[in-house]
Amino acid sequence: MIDKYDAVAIESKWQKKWEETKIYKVDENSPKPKWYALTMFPYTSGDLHVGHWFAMAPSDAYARFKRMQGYNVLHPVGFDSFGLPAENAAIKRNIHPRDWTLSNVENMTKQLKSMGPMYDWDRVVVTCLPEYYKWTEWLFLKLYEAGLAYRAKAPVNWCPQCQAVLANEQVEQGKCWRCGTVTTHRDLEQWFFRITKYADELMVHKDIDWPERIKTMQTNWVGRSEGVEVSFEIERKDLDEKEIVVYTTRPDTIFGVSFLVLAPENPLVDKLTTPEHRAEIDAYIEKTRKQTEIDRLSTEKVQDGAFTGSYVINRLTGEKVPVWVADYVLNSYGTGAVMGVAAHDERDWAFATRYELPIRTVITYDGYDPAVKQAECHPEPGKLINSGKFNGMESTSAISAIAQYIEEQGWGKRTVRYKLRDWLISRQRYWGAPIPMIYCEKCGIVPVPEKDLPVLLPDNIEFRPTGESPLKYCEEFINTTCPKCGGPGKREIDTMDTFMCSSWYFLRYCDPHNSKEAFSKEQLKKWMPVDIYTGGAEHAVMHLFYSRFFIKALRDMGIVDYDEPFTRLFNQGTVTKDHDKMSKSRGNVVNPDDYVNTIGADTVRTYLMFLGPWEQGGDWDDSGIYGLSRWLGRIWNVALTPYEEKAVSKDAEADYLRLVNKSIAKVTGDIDKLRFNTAIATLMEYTNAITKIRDAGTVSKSIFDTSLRDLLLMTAPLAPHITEELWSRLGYGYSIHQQDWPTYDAELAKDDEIPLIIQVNGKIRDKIMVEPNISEDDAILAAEKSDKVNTFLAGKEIIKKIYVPGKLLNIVVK
RNA sequence: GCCGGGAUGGCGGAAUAGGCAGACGCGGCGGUCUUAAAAACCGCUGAAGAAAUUCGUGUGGGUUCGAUCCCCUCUCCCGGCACCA
Repeated sequence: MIDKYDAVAIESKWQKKWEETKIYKVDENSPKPKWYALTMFPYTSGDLHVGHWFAMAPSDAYARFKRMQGYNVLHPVGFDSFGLPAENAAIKRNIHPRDWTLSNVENMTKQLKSMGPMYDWDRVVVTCLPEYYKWTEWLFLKLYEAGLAYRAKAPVNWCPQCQAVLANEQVEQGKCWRCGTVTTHRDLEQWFFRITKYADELMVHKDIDWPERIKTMQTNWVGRSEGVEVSFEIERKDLDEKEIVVYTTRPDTIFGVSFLVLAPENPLVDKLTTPEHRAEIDAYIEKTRKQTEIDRLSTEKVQDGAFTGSYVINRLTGEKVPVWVADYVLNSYGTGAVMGVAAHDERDWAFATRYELPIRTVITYDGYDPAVKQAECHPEPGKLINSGKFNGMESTSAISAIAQYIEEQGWGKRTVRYKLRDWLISRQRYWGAPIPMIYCEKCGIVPVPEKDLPVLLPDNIEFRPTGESPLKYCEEFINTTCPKCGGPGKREIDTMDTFMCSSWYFLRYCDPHNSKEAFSKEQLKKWMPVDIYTGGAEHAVMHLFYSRFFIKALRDMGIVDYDEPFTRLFNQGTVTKDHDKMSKSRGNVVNPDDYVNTIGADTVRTYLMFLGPWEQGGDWDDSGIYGLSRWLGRIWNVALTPYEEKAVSKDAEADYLRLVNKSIAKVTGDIDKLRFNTAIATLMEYTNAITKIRDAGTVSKSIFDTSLRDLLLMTAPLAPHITEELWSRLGYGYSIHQQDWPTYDAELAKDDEIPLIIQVNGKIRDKIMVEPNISEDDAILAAEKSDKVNTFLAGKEIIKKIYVPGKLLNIVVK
């Protein structure tokens, strides 16, 4: 009598043994080829939820698979642990953010260990510890030295809830990415990283295997556009400014300009406003200032604006056009001024219609009739009219022709614009890496010398948010001496955006204990770039984008010699409950611990992988999980039941070996493609087959034993505990996780007979067993022997026969 | 509005260089075991039909000997972007 499969007992036993014997310790001197399997590290939010498991369990299985395939695998783990959630939670509970965060690290470590992953726990990286953030500060200094970090006053996104600024990437549809509060703008002096320097390079994803979706999102985020800056002469001569420069991608429509529009924040507005229009303009500006980003960007909103009273001259036509102010023009893009061509631009059309500004057609369109007033906007290309010497030209070619003409006349120049803005990294909060900069009255901004790093976060501090950094009130922190002149200096009080910490953690994983450098060149060379990076898609224009920027910057500093950090990117889907996103407010959060503590981690792991394709995610269903538990139970039973040969036959052995070898090929291919669901389906079929063979006893004991061994080996990456237990009970040496992945014999996998499908007029009428390489003539002969087929051929004329070798024969009749 | 992805049994999903639709699992039904139940195991399970057979991969059309797969149309769902001139 075999004992019952007791997952919980087995799992804790092996987790302990793995830790004691350090079988997952990374060997830096291994001669095997390296494989860097990276999973996005978790934020120290408190508890590990089922979403973490969905991210971690399959990636762990894949790393284990690679290890069994002979790679020296680096599959590290760490904790993203600076940032606002920790600070907010600490305020709520009245404890220090450090204590809160570190207790979460401890708790999450325990939870992660219960999953049975192959992490090397000696290489854990925690971003909020000085041994890590010392090097975050160092990287800031390197970027500063390279001219990629600068301080500037600019209108920045402000979250009133978080009491801190946000980078553009962190504002989603006018709301804070973290708390969903509608953001506002503030003019503040802040630190920026010059990510725009790499705009062109960040747009392209050369030689990397990333999902199309993420690449498109990043490319759109950079938002490159080619256009022309054209100047319009200001009619009034009483101003210092003589012209207004606009940016346009449609110079082909320039003969149709009937007004100009300035953004409300454009400094020219004040100067161009005439006394008669002063009151109206001021009222309009005041109104737009009060608007939130949401209102301003709303597509439902009517286009509104106000007339400045001033005019400019369109140099191409010599015409005088009015200058308006409207908030549909953004000051942060282009020149903060656009030309209004109502006939061929939707927004200009709406604006002109509202204020009854002239509409002039300069491109013909379907149904164009000069005698009839244009009834709707036509932005599509066509032939030019009313455009002087460019009349008759196709608008597509007129774009460059007119651009060239403008350049020749000295009225403007062709230029490239991007939507991408520099990355704002200052945060007015406590729980982040200090920005290692000192302000000296005599010397100005002075970087902290490398030898003085890290600038430590003071412990004893009141960190309630006030809109200013809490560090401002910490005398012992703020007061220092200027490294240059030795006089009194004051430290930078803002801390860095947490995305700064997570933009390089994968480099630290390569050399986590280095106390002399952020990482050694040798270790970086050994492991980087990352072979496969798995995680959620929500970081498309944040973390993934910033990390690419970092690598490009480090490359230009000569620190690394490749262009991209992540060779392959894979985004897993999300796990839902009853097809809803899991959330505390819905009360539908699945706690993995409940299942791990009852039916076991192996079941939870395999269930999550069986749920559906990894990239699609899936719906957690309590009853579905027992299917996996049963499957593991069947493996348990088949492995521990003694095998008896009963009626061994060569035919049965050949059939069985065919199935075994086919299965090995299929499972290997599926796991390699991260298709765990079909890999498990195949292993289930394999299990069913081996169970039947055990009962029938029709193969030799050695064939049975080898097939059982292969089943355990292939299941090992997915369910590491039960397979280790069975491996040990069957008398194989410790550990199954240090074995080679099984190989298959293509000869043995070959079929000796295949079903040939016989169709009549494309409908299946019979299936006959034939040898795999049967000729067309023999196939036809065989088909003619089938009564089923003949029924459908009777009295019909055969028109043609289509034969697909090894698959089917289709007889077309009339 | 624009871009991207998707729609297959009661459910999650298999299967596409165009060639057996529904693998595998869940659920359901029936059975074995049991005093009984649970668990476990075995069998059946797309629809209609007594059967032969017919119908069936969101809608309508097309290409083809043959379409879940390719082309066009429409509907719905999910994700992203959204006044970028």
